[in-house]
Amino acid sequence: MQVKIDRGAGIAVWRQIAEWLKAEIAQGTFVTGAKLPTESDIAARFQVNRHTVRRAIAALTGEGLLRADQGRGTFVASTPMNYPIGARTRFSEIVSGQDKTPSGRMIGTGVEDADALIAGQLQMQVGAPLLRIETLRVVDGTPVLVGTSWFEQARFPGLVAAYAETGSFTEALRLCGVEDYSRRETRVSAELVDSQDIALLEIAAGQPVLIVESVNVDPQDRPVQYTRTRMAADRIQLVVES
Amino acid sequence: MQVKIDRGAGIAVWRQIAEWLKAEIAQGTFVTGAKLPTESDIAARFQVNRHTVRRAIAALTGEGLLRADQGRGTFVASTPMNYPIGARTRFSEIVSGQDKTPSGRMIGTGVEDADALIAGQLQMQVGAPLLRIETLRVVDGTPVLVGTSWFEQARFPGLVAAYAETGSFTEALRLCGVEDYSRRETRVSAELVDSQDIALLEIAAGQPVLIVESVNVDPQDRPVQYTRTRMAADRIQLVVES
DNA sequence: GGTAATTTGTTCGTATGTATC
DNA sequence: TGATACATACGAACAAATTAC
Repeated sequence: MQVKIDRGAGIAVWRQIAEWLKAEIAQGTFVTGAKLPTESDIAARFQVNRHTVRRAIAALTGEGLLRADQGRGTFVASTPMNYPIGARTRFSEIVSGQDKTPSGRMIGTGVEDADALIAGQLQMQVGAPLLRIETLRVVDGTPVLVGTSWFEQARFPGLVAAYAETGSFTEALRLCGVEDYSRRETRVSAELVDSQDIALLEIAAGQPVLIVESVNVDPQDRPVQYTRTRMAADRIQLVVES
Repeated sequence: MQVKIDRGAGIAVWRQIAEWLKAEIAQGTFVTGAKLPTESDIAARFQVNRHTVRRAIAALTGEGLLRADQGRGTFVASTPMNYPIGARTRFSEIVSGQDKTPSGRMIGTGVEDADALIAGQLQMQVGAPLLRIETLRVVDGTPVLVGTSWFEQARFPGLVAAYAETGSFTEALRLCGVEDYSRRETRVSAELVDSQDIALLEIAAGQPVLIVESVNVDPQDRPVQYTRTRMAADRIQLVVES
């Protein structure tokens, strides 16, 4: 691709090279795991010093896009996974559809009283008992999201056991009499990762996470599940089709 | 609302109070600008020491949700604004629909050559000239998002002038012959705010921003506009209906 | 298995452009 | 205008890790 470096144009040379690299990766020239040209080759290609290339690579390493191994080379660390959001958002289907291997495990359950926020979302009484299930979702061995889901306990007494057995909310809810469900509303925000999720998601303190809150409803449009998901922002990209 | 404090349950009391406050604000009990009960009243309500309440308020102040003024009281600083995402996403319509006052200003324009990423999104040749327009959008006096939009220059030579005059992409594109447009795809991720946007969005370094990338298409489904928006994560919440 | 070649990492120094007071 | 600080860019040499032969 023909890209020239604009000197004295108000944009630092190292930044222009970083942008070029980013565009090449986004365009698919370098896929996840691919080895980049050596620093010297890139420097020769743009007729700049190797330090300048190193600065560009350092910037993208900081973003988690590249990984440089001494003696081996520089590699594309992670093209963020696309995560479409729609009425039929199902983690395992999304991941399998992108030639990746999904897995997950339940990391905790509990019973608690509904606060105003969750009671409103699930259309139940404040203070009524709730089931809480926390799950960690992993793609190709890398943790990508942690989800906390709440259900009305009175309606799904056997849900925790069913989920523990099947490992799938879709299956567990079917065993509890919910034939199908769909996503009604999704709210997206961003926060800094908290200390618990640092360990679970294996990301550094001070990095951002996407917060996705959603409500699933049964075919009668009755709320079934309220979920708050924290996603490693450097490993996932939400896609909203419209 | 009946909420009890669970002592010795692994969750610090101050955190439980902070969560309660957050839920009340999210639920709408306290709207933006509302004065909270005094620290003493909250302390009495939960039968905890005032220091415990202060710790909860300090945590939410750090998140930018509350603002405590000595001698006056504690106030809700910012209920995050809802920002629906769909085919007809228009900033001013969204803001006006929530009883808030939108404004904005153009903070820069330029001409640059299309890199691989943007050329692909706009279906044009790499290296062809692009118009770039940067805008700052403000709600009730508070900056909420910065957007950078790119257009094919050959197709819309008079766009910058039209936008400067009308202050609206919808109007400016109409003057350039695009009767209507709709949003085709929206990609959402999160990053840490960069040094430029710190000043524009008036947020602290190290805070997260939502990155929203979108493509607008004309009625013939031809790409017209590619936009990359950075939103202050503590002031906005994306809502995806499905 | 040993050695040379390759590639990234580190540390000097020098020069220039830019922003601020 | 000058002084100062800081970021940017280049150059040379060497260290450390990995790979290839």
